[in-house]
Amino acid sequence: MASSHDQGKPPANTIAMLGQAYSLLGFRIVEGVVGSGHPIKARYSAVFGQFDPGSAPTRRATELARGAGMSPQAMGELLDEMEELGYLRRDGDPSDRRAKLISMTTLGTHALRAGGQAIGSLEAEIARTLGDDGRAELRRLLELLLAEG
Amino acid sequence: MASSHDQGKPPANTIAMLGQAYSLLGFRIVEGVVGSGHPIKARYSAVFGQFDPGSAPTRRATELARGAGMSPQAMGELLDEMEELGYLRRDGDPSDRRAKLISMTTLGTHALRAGGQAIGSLEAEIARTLGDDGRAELRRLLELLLAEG
DNA sequence: TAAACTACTCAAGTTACTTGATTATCAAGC
DNA sequence: GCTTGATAATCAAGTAACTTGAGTAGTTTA
Repeated sequence: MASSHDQGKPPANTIAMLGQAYSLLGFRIVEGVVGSGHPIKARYSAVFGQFDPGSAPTRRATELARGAGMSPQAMGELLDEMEELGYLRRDGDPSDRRAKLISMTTLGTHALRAGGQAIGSLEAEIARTLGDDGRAELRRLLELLLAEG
Repeated sequence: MASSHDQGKPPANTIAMLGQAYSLLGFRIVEGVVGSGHPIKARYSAVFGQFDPGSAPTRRATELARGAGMSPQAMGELLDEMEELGYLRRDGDPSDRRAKLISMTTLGTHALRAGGQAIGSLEAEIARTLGDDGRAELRRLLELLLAEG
């Protein structure tokens, strides 16, 4: 796997190109959210990414851990940190007293919205660079690749 | 940035799709090389990636560090590990006695070749999934994105 | 209602970095 | 020809983001 700084000169392999593009754009999402006043880290996306507008308002910690592909312990620590910063809240689950329900605070919702905007403007930039059909074609090809995996 | 296990259900954003595709395929390069008997780690690509067939036979450690976007100390440790495994050799640079010249051993060259084959068969698989022009189009779009960054 | 399983948390260990400091060597200026 | 400042590598200590192992509280099952 190529690092974020392999300055590819020769025709790099497709996988390295994917990595470079991801790294480039991924950092800019974080930058965008940080720029709007939220001291987030890249890894918070493991949580924020599971609270898209469409998703359930509360999730269990273990469910979040599974969804992010990490251990419950690692997720617990991540949730500690985000709770400390005021982005989310842990409440006991009345239906199962072992469990805690995680929900976004108002601040968390603001950060989530800032993330959505950062992504939105990067998507617009991609469309400016590739054209609308270029972007659509890119997404179509990536979907095909991901469906295979 | 999405983790390698965010199981995207809804139409994910393009950046997340790039990340998932990269993670999926990147792991398979490592798997391929490991499968041919080399106990490598993903991070070794920071070095191997700078010894493509076309590149100079020896490089300085600091040059490798810069090329990989990491500190000389981190590169030093990585080189220790790869030297220990027999993939590379450090010789004093006769033209500058502060410096050491890094070169691949025979074993290192074998691993490099195994990497090239793993990448080659993944490229072929991509072409099977997307068609030859799909793959070419993907690469063209990625090049455009990277030229912008 | 005991046995097995699950949710979370505490603790310790690992990996892959970082920054800071030290030594050896080189390159310039005077 | 020597000091002064940069550079190559390395030693050491610290940090971020995980991991596995162990323990407690609560739930489900036979």
